[in-house]
Formats: sequence, structure tokens, C-alpha cells
Amino acid sequence: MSLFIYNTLKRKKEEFVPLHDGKIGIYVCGITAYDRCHIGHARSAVVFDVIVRFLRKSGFDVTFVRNFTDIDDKIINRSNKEGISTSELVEREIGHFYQDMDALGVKRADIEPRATEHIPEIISLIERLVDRGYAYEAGGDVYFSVRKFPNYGKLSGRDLEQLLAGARIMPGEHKVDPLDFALWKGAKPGEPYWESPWGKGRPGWHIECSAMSMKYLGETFDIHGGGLDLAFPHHENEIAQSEAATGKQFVRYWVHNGFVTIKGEKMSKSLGNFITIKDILEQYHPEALRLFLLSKHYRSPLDYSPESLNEATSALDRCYKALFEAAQIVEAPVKKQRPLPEHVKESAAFIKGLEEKVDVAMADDFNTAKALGHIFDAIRGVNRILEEARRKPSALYKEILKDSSRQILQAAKIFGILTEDPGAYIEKRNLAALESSGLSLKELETLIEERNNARKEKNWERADEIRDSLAQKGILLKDTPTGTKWSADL
RNA sequence: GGCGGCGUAGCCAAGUGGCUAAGGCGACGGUCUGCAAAACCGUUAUUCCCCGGUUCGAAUCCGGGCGCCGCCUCCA
Repeated sequence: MSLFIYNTLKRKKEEFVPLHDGKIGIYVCGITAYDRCHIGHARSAVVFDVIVRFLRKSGFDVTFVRNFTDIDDKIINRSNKEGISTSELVEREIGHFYQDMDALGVKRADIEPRATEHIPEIISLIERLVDRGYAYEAGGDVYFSVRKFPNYGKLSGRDLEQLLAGARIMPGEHKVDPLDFALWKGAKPGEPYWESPWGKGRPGWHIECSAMSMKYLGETFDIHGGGLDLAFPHHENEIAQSEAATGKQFVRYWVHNGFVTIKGEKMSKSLGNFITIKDILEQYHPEALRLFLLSKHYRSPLDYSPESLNEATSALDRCYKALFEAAQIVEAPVKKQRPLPEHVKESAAFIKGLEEKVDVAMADDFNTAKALGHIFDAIRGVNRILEEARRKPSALYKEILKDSSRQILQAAKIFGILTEDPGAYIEKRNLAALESSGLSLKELETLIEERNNARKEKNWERADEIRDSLAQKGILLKDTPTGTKWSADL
């Protein structure tokens, strides 16, 4: 199956053909480790996590690199403010990052390089640029001469004159042209520094990604990703530096994810309107967050609200409930071998084709929203089969439900959802509801018994009273042929 | 101001020239139930921001409006 990817460089969807047959190198800009990650970071992480999973499943041998920026102005400022070293701050925040990602089920990249561990590579890349006349030293800094690189602006669609209007030289900078950007920054007193041919200093932000991506993936590689806000200037500068140094195309496909917004505005540290991953996960299941993040195409803006997470939670519950019910049927002893009705066979046949449908959707520029739609269709299919299985039990349902569940789980894998045991998921929700209701299990069971006695005596008033008061506490009662069941208000 | 994107049901959202405009959340009616809940079935956009054009045919292409958002400074 051909894979189509929207390439920011070309501003259109195009067929993806890897540089080396069957192999893909992908580099994604990671975080600057100075603060907790918010939902915007989660989106980028989850989107590329899913993309990498899909590429691997499609048979590609993927090398996935995601960096940590562990030295820059924000890190220095923050560590000064907190009175700790930059490395203490960075270690702490990378620890937080891993906590969040592990909770979210975002897999580690194959290589997770840090800028400070690649100073020699960075220096040699800068030297190459100086040698080729694209960079110059000034006052202990080294700058890239934007005007010497003719293709500058090709990614973000800007020309130099426009850029010049907004560009300026800040105090303390030594650049010759306002358009130029720093490759190396001379150390100010008290700042961390490394020795270099230009004296003590540290790398600029953009150069680390060029140096590290080319080190691990080669001077030309397939996919470079990141948030849309990185397209300019970060990625534009990466292209300029890398291509000026090598004379070769740097990246073949640029992939940018859209922002998470809140009330229609971009969520960002500077606007202060962000919600951290940690905060979200205290209230919602990690898979509900993944479902929310994947519910819209990765390039579009995605608006966060508590309601949207509640919706995602309801949708997730629906899936787990169906899978749980299916597992119950699979385990229940049934002797009858009634033949299966036609519509059950149709549902099962649809579910058999699920993985292929999901793959087709994903191969079209990673259309997760469409793919998830197919998964929900399949869940409805399972519920249809269950409906029939409850009405007219037959041992034949066991196999068909087992198969259907397996296919759904298989298809859901690349999204990192439905990874829990359905029984455990529901149990967890139920216990949480019980706890927040303030009742003990014993008290709840006593109430259920009392209600059932009332029902036997047709004392509906008392029975409903008990049910209503439990409902107010978030516990639902369900009278089934096999007795009264209680559950969280799913 | 320059560049880019978006506007599909009550809400979220897929669909980029032609089969019944996916799916989720919600609402309403039915089946089930003592009544409920869950699940299933049905209803919920004769129409895709507005106006004009191209075409046998447009949500989808083109032109013009209106509205929203992003980038142009650190940002996933």
C-alpha cells in the first residue's frame, strides 16, 4: 500500500518513498527540559508515537531519534531562579517527561540525544560552516549568514525582505545582519560553557538538531517532525545550516503537527493558558487523553476543554464495556449450538476487515480520526453480536467474539488504546466510584440486598429510592437476569 | 501589514469532483425492564459560512465577501 504524507516543504500531500528501500530515518524535535510538559507537548509526542508505530507496522525498519534540548537561555534562567545547576534542572525535568510519557504509553525513541553530549559534533559542524563561508565569528559568538544561503525561507514560505522588517539586533548580540542567527554563543559570566575554537561558550538552539540528526540519520534523511511553531525559525534554520554545510538536501519530508488550543487560543507557556499532562492524568485515563489527541487530524488545531476529555472518556468506556461483555460470553458455559443469524456474520465479517480499513486510513497522511471511526464501527459490531448472543445463546458465539475482540485489539495497537484488560479497566473504574461514594463494599451490598428484598415485595418506591440515592453517589445499578450488578457511572 | 490555515448537525469531527455527507458525545422515540440502566433499532445536516462562476455533476475546483486562528520573537 502506498503511503501519502503531507510535506510542509511542498505544501501538499505526496507519496512517501524512503531514501533507502525499507528503511526510514525520522527525527522529531523533543522538549527543552526546563518545565513540566503540557497537553501541547503530549500531542506532538502521541502523534509521532502513533506515526512511528504505523510505519513499523507497515514493515519499515525505522530509526526514531528524538532529542532533548538540555542547554539554552530558558534553562539557564530557570535554574538561576531556582538556585540549582542547569544539570539538576534538566535531570529533574527529563525525569518528569519520562513519567508523563510512560503514563501516556508513549514509547521511547531509539536514540534520545542531548545537546550537551554532542558538543564536538556541533563544533565541527559550525567549523564546516565557517570554512565554507556561511558563518562568521563576532565577539565570541558565531553567526550564520542568512543572506549567503539562497534557499532561505523555502520551508516557511518567507522572503528575506519580509523577515528583515521584523528582525533586529538585540543588545549583546554581535551579528552583522539582523537576519543572521547564532550558532555559538560566547559564555557570559556565571553561565555554563564549553571550550571551542571561538572561546568559551555554548551552542545555539538550532545547530544541535542539525548536528545530532545528521550524526544518527545521515546528511540526508527521510522525515523530520515537530510542532508547527517550530517550522519557523527553528526548522528553517536547520535546513540552512545543514544544507549549507553538506551541499545536499537535508530532509525529504517535513511533518508538522498542529497546536492544542484552549478556548480557541494556542496553549503555550508564554500565554500561561496551559494544562500539564500530570494534571490531566490525575483526572482522566491516559488512553482518554490519547483518544482525544488522536480524534482530530494531526495537522489541524485541536481545542482542549474538560468536556472534550469527558467525551473521550465516554467513548473509551464504550469500547472497554463491549470488550468486557464479549469476554464474559467467551467464558460462560453454553452447550447449545444454534446457528448464527446472518447479521451476526455480517458484523463479524466487517470486523475481520477492520485492520485493513485502519491501515488504509492511516496510509492517507495518518488519518487517525477516520481510523478511529472504523474502530468504533467495529465496537458497534461487537455489541450487535452480543445483543444476539444474550437473546439466543449459542456456543458458536464464543469463537466469533473471541476473534472479533482480538481483531479490534490488534487494530487499536498503533493508537496505544485498549491496552488494558477490559475487566481490570472496569474494575478500576468501579472501585474508584465506590471510594468516592463514601460507601464500603459491605454497605453497598447490604443496600443492594435490601433493594432486592423490596423488589420481591414489589415495594418499588423503596427500591427506586435506594437506586436513586446510589446513582447520586455515582453508582449505577443494573438488574440483569443473573442478578443485580453495580458499576461506576460509565 | 506579509505569509499560511480553517469555517460540515446541539457539540466534537471525517470526507477535497459523482454510490445513502463516516464516526464520537448529547437529545428524542422504540425494543428490553416493575420502572430504570446498559445494549440494540430508529430519528436528529435535502445539505456543508455567504455570494457568484467552472462542470452533465461541487462540501470538494475558481473568484469575491464575512468570520475565526496561527506564524512573522522563545514555544510541541
